[in-house]
Amino acid sequence: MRAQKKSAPNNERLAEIYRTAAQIILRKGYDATSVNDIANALGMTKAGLYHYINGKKELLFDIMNFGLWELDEEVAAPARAISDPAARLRFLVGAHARLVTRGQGAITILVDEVTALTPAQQRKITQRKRKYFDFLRGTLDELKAAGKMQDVHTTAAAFSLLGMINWLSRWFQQGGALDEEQAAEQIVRIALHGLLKPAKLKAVGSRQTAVGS
Amino acid sequence: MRAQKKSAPNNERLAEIYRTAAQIILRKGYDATSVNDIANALGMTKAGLYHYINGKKELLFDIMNFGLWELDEEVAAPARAISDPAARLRFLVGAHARLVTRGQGAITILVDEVTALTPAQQRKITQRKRKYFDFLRGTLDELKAAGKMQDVHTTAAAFSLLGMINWLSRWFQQGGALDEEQAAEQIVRIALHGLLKPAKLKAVGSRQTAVGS
DNA sequence: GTATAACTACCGACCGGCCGGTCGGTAAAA
DNA sequence: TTTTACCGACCGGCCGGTCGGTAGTTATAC
Repeated sequence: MRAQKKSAPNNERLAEIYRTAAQIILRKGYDATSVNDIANALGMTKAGLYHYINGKKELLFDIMNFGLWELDEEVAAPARAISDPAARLRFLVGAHARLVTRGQGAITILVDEVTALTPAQQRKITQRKRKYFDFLRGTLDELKAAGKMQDVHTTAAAFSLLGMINWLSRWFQQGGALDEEQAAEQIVRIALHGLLKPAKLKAVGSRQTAVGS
Repeated sequence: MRAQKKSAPNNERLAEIYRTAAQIILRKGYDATSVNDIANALGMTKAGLYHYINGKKELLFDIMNFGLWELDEEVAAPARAISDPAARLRFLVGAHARLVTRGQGAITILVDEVTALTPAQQRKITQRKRKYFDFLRGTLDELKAAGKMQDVHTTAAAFSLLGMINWLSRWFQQGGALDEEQAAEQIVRIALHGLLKPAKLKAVGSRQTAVGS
């Protein structure tokens, strides 16, 4: 049997289809996006597009898996190699945020549309998301065990992290006051140190450089 | 003999329609929700529902305005009465988060679906959202001017706050490990103090002043 | 006190249109 | 000759929305 689904030779065009579809769906939402919309954006007809895909749901499913694969490749996998939990957390947040601001990887956000999938597809996606979430929370647990964390619930903290990061896709825009790197750095700072200066303490040694405002 | 039910004038029923519709739309998304879905959930037919509403879009618009009104009543208005910016920020975050966890107010999240509206409606909603956002960021600006804030961009910070709070609706569930109040308190802590303990210094006495309400 | 007009709260049946999806091609490349 | 990459035409179904009712509840008129 030949690999029919995994990695086909017509990879190039298929990847372009995923990327284009992801952008449109990200902007308009899955249900509001018709297969025609996607086909037109690619300069083809709906029937032509169906040469590549097996259905609207399956397209969404594939895109989500692609997004999660990207997340694993660029964020989770490198993070696993970092043994210090504080450094790992910093990397996780920064790299994930960068993946979102860099736009292309905004695909990850599509994970929101999980309800549009069949139950079986939903289960698979949820499982993969869960694995990433557990990794993130595990890092927080390590930090807590080492006495390096504030007194907060690690599950709530992990979700809050994801909330901040995922929300980036709604407000970040190319050419705005912050570039991709700066925006990601802001998220890291807010997540790790919060908004307020620690109680009565002043300057802990080195002043950080401002980004703006 | 079962006139137990109060005669519901127009407003009562309309409010019920808004509440029911909001819950369904929140769960399934605007486009995936048909007018029939909403009507059935209310125990009527689509034609019957159209006796109360002028169209699907207008229903969404009304619900959004209701959500924003709630946000203003329960969060922004009381916050305006707090002069100390740190106390005000703490209240804003906590009250807004509580509005989300208490579920009913989750309506606010519908603001996401803004793209489904007509341009004119969109403008109005965006304007109201903008007003709230400016108030939030303004509080951060005050804090910064007073030297009480970490070195972060206030716009990015305000959006991150909203991200954390709005994300609550996706993971918080009644009967989970955290109750409504606890979840909101976690958000406040993470937002204000971050995840990591401040650098190398510890214990500055036990100043855990609980400002605000 | 009753006739009746006016109004409220719905419903069944229906409409045009777009949706996801199919099918039988075709034209060029391999 | 087969395969690849597409297209035009078409389909059943559900969508938002309309319309002409109707049963029940007041409001008014005598």
